[in-house]
Amino acid sequence: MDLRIDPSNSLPIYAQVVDQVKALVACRALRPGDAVPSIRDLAATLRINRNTAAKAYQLLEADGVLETRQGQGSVVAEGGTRWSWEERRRRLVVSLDRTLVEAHHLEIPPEEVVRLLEDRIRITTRRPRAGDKA
Amino acid sequence: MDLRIDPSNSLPIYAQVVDQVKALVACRALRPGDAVPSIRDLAATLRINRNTAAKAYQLLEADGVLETRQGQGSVVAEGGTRWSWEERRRRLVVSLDRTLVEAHHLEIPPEEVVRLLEDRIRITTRRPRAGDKA
Amino acid sequence: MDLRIDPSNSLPIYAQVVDQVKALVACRALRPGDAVPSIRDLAATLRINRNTAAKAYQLLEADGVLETRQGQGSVVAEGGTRWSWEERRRRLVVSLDRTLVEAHHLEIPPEEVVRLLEDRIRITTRRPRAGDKA
Amino acid sequence: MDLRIDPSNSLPIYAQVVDQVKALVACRALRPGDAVPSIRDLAATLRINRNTAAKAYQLLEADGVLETRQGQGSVVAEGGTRWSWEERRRRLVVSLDRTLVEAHHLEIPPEEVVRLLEDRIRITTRRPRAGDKA
DNA sequence: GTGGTCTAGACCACG
DNA sequence: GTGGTCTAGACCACG
Repeated sequence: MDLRIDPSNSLPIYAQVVDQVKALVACRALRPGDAVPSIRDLAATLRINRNTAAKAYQLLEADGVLETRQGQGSVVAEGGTRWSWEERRRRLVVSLDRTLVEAHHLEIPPEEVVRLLEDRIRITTRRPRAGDKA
Repeated sequence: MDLRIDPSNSLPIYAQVVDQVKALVACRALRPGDAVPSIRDLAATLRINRNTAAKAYQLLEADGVLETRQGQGSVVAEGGTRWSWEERRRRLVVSLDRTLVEAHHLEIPPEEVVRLLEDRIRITTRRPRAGDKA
Repeated sequence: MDLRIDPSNSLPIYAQVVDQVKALVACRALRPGDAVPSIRDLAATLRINRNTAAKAYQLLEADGVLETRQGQGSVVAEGGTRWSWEERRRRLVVSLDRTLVEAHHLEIPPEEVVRLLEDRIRITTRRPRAGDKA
Repeated sequence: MDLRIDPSNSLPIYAQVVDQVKALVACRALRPGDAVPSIRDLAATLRINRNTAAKAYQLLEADGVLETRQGQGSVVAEGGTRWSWEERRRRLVVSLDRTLVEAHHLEIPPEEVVRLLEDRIRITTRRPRAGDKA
């Protein structure tokens, strides 16, 4: 699992880990059932404190992204969101609105935002091949 | 300028001000050249610390959203983004990718994300009419 | 806020705090909007580490029981659960089944469990009086 | 004896075994005098560590659920709780109160809790018939 | 080996 | 003043 901590990033270290793991899961570089490094290994690799690594994993578990098994490390969880459809929609709309505000300040017109979104979908959800799990 | 501070929001107050001013500019409730309240007035209206209001304005200026003319208060800056098209595109893609990662974890399929984005564009870019509150 | 840590309890300290605060909210000894002690105060009073107290408050916030405001301590949150009705029902059934298993081992018949439950409801949801918020 | 270990459950394996055996006894799928597998067999079947299985049986014995006769394996103990009525009532009330606290936070009203409890009693105390799997 | 808890103590952001 | 982050390091539970 290839993570990079940027100490100049104002985002806390544990949040950088959380975001990057979520991104790896979202782009299917990590799939349900895949093992992730132990907290100790991750901490050593990233040269961060064990507690910081543990906090990231705990948040990922609370978010349903990882599952931790009895002294056997963590794996990527199966899906199955715990939120109502309304709640999920509400959360995504917050994210979309934030993006639209940014687009306006970047002077990128709405149609172009839609076009770029479709681009990114095409790029990030790349074709599963034979043998890949859907 | 109608801003609302949510004390239970984990986002710092100054950042809430920044985001909301940007949103008002983005939805054209505030337009280039429009005056915004003085730091002192804003602090009094929102009942926040004057330093907090000052920090927000300072960030908005750094972002090119406001312009402060010595002793004459601040106004919404003319557009004229300072970044290249490539840089602007790059920044929006970061935001879109973040949204797509979230959509994946919320188990909202890409087509639905596009549909919701188009919804939000329709809703948020509706031209404010005379009498509308900012 | 009167909490008691039992060092001989196998439940971690932070979880004892969480449970007791939840109980105080459930029996309306703490109501939405009420302030709770600062993390530093709580830690000093209970003679536990600040980090341990912070962890308890963070979990309570994640659970929607507390809201933390900008450097101004925490207050009891307004209601508004974030889970679907199915999820909420599922969680309560887990708790009820656990109770029924325990009742069986205590050789307390089901009808008596229902009777005791009704007793506890009567005792713990004591009459709101005029002026009390519903 | 049909037990299922869920490795993603945060409850330790030995506790899962304890809870499930208690549940089987509670729903009368296991009755006083019934033999349970040896520690060695249980460990092999569930593919868990032999020490883990031993710890579960030891706790079940301490709780008066199993009885081990030297060299003859373990059987489900006769009822005959060792506690006074007051003590047994006190323990169940702890469990009921915990459930009521949870119901409050799930915003499930007390009457609904009673209704759900009655449902669960109806469902869980249905007498197992010949041919039913334990 | 694995993760979880707790402490002591530093330092920072916010207001 | 408030809470949040991070480290170093100890000790424990689980298997």
